[in-house]
Amino acid sequence: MSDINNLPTARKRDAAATKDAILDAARMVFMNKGYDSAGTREIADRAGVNVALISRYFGSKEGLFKAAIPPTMSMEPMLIDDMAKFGAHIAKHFVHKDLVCRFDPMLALIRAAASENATQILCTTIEEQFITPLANRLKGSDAYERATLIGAQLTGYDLATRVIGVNTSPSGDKSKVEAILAKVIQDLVDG
Amino acid sequence: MSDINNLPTARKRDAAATKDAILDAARMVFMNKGYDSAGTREIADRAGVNVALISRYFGSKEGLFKAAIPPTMSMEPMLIDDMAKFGAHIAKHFVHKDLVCRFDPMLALIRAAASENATQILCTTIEEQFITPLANRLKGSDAYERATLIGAQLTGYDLATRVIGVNTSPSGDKSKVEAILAKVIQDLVDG
DNA sequence: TCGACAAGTCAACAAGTGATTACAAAATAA
DNA sequence: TTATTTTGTAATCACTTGTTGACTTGTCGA
Repeated sequence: MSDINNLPTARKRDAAATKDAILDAARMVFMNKGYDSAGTREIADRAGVNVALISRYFGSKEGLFKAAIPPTMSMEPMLIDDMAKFGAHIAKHFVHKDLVCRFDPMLALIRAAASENATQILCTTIEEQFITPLANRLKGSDAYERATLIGAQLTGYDLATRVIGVNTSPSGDKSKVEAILAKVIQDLVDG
Repeated sequence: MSDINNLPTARKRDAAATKDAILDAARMVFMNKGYDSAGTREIADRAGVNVALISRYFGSKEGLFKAAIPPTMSMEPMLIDDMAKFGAHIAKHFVHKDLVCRFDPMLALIRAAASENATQILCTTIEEQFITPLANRLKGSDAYERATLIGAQLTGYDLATRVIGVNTSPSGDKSKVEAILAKVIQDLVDG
């Protein structure tokens, strides 16, 4: 239960709510630490719950990962109607990302990349939810290849800026990177 | 010592050679598993050497990582004289990468992304060895930003193809991706 | 009110981690 | 030969890991 301290507010004895709390905590910890480095005890603590409940409700750490990550990997929200503005839209989205607290599938993916366990689980998901839907929106030839490279550009950007900690714009003006990124992506969209 | 089995051939009693063998093994294991998931015992086995020697020669796992990875992170070999052909050059390099055995700094970087320990060590290195030298070669404005995005594109490509296992060219024809990637990179080079 | 059952906690497990040690064996150099 | 360096063995340390079985506690219907 929540002590003197922070996040998890007191819950009634509600198995469904507890499961959700565990899933939320799992998403955050998996995103920030990757699969291997994420500890069940940390997840449980964050959810304000005892470790044993993870085993009870999800069978294992792997079961928890399967339950927590894949459904949230969708890229659909990023797809807009007017693909002529896709580059600008997506660049803005990525460059001005809110770094705190919100679960980010991209980051989760990158952080999970060290674990064979996790990548196998993510492999099909990323293709189904990420690349294919985007490729279906692209006109012209080699749509699949272009969609892959768009994903690669965005993932790489996240990896550089949010994981490695590279400062993309030493001048402090993010609009430059945003503009360049927008153009690169849009060029890939237009083919 | 090497048994009936594989890789490490018998070595004379040469401390320097043994250190190198450990370093080589470390590079491979760190690249394939990431920092956290790499075990010292596995590294020692792969080097055909006892675990205790890692402590003796490098002090700790972290010491071993520092000794093994950063000096190999250089991007210099990828930089060519004629930057007008940089896109084509780099695309070919990445698309037709030899997947087996050779140590790949990019892959090591991606795999290390899950570990805070490793990323801190890599953070400065990646900027000094990877982005800055490339930016210095770029003419025009926003060179640094463009260099970062080039790195991001390439890293993302590796992440997608070699870690996640996305098939970039279902048709089997790699030349398409290569061409698109070349164009994207070259556009970033030209500004 | 009271029991039954679900929800949640607790303590301990077995296995594995990285680091370090003392000691023996082997190879090399003097 | 002897002396020295290099390596292997094996054990220990203090920890962390995921998981489990037995326990307690809350909640709700009869």
